Amino acid sequence: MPTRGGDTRARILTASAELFARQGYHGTGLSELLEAVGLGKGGLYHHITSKEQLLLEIMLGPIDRVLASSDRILAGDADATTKLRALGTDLGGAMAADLAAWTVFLREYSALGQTGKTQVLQRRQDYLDRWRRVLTDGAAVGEFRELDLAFVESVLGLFIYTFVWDRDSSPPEALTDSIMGVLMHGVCAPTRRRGGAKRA
Amino acid sequence: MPTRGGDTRARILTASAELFARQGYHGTGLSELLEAVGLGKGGLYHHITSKEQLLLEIMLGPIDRVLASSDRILAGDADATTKLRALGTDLGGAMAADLAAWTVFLREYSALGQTGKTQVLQRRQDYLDRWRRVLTDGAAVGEFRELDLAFVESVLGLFIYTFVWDRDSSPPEALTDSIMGVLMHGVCAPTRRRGGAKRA
DNA sequence: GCTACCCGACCGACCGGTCGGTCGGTAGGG
DNA sequence: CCCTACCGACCGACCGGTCGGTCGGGTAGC
Repeated sequence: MPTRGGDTRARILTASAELFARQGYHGTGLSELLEAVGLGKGGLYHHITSKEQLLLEIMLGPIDRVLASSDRILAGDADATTKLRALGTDLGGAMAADLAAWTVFLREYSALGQTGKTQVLQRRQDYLDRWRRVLTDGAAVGEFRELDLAFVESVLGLFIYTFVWDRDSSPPEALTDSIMGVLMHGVCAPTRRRGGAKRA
Repeated sequence: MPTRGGDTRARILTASAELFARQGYHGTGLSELLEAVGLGKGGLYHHITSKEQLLLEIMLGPIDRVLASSDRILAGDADATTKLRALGTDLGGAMAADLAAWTVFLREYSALGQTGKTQVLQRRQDYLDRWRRVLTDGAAVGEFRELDLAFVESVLGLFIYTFVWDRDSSPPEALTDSIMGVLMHGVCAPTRRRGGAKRA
């Protein structure tokens, strides 16, 4: 069965994402890629232009998807709390659905060339700006505390590390809930002003 | 000035940590290492046994340090809130002091051989167990909420990603405060039961 | 004080192997 | 007859690692 349509390319993308996630970009040789995809060198290079271009494609996929859905979320007229929860649910779902590519996205930034870095960095900033916007909007109307938003830099890391290291023991929804629970309310017991002193 | 004592080895450690952090382990060749350290191949291999062993050493350094200080923190008789804050401050300080090695620790797990993986994994679990213990102890006495602790898997990622991506714009103490603020209290405005409904 | 020797630090040519990538070719459906 | 999909021999560069050797300070013998 020759000519199976354009799905050879998709097979290349998913197989290489998995390999890159497991062994790293530089740690994965063409030969392993070839075996996983079931092609010879010539066949592979018929579909891709270079290994690095392949990496870039793997990394842009997931971020572009959440970027698109975050726009949809921000466009709605829900309150900030609801939007924040939606961002989290969406991000958790996206990671669960495409864990390998996300792992690559988070680990292999430094393996990109200069133009690739610029593109990924731009997407990253755009996406985190969505989170920042919801957070500052929510703070403006009193839904959220006034926050130093430095921690937003790690939202992606926060999610992906939980997913990567805990993947087998909990369903993705539980992981997302765990993360969002802390993000929304922290670990401290609510209200109950303990002692009051303690300062600092 | 020949024979400068054992500091050549230290120079190798810090230089390679920086290189591995910037370009990845597999992305860094011996030749770059050589140039950074200012040695020839023979000289380098006089001090190390293999590149992979060097990687392992870089990765065990930081985790062993916070592991040791976390023991000191847990041994005290402060309340859970204070201990948690101490863990965060200690971790943030350790990362700020040794950012390169921490970056390697978080990114290059997959470049390790089997025995290296086992050692690092063990340390990682030990350390996160300290956090879990403080969290569950605090929950038992009512200082903290009852929590699904899945998110603890990402405490290391949470910190390091903030530090790596935000390193130049804020001092380390501010980053730690930002992270610990969210970790302790979340983003939601305190007390004030807004609407009450909203369920979810 | 001088010589003889030793040893640790370091050098760089060299090893086999693997890297990412190219290219001339071909099978087969339109 | 051409075009898409694919093959695998082959390329030079570079990989991590080894090895025979150099060099200079420390020290023991006299």
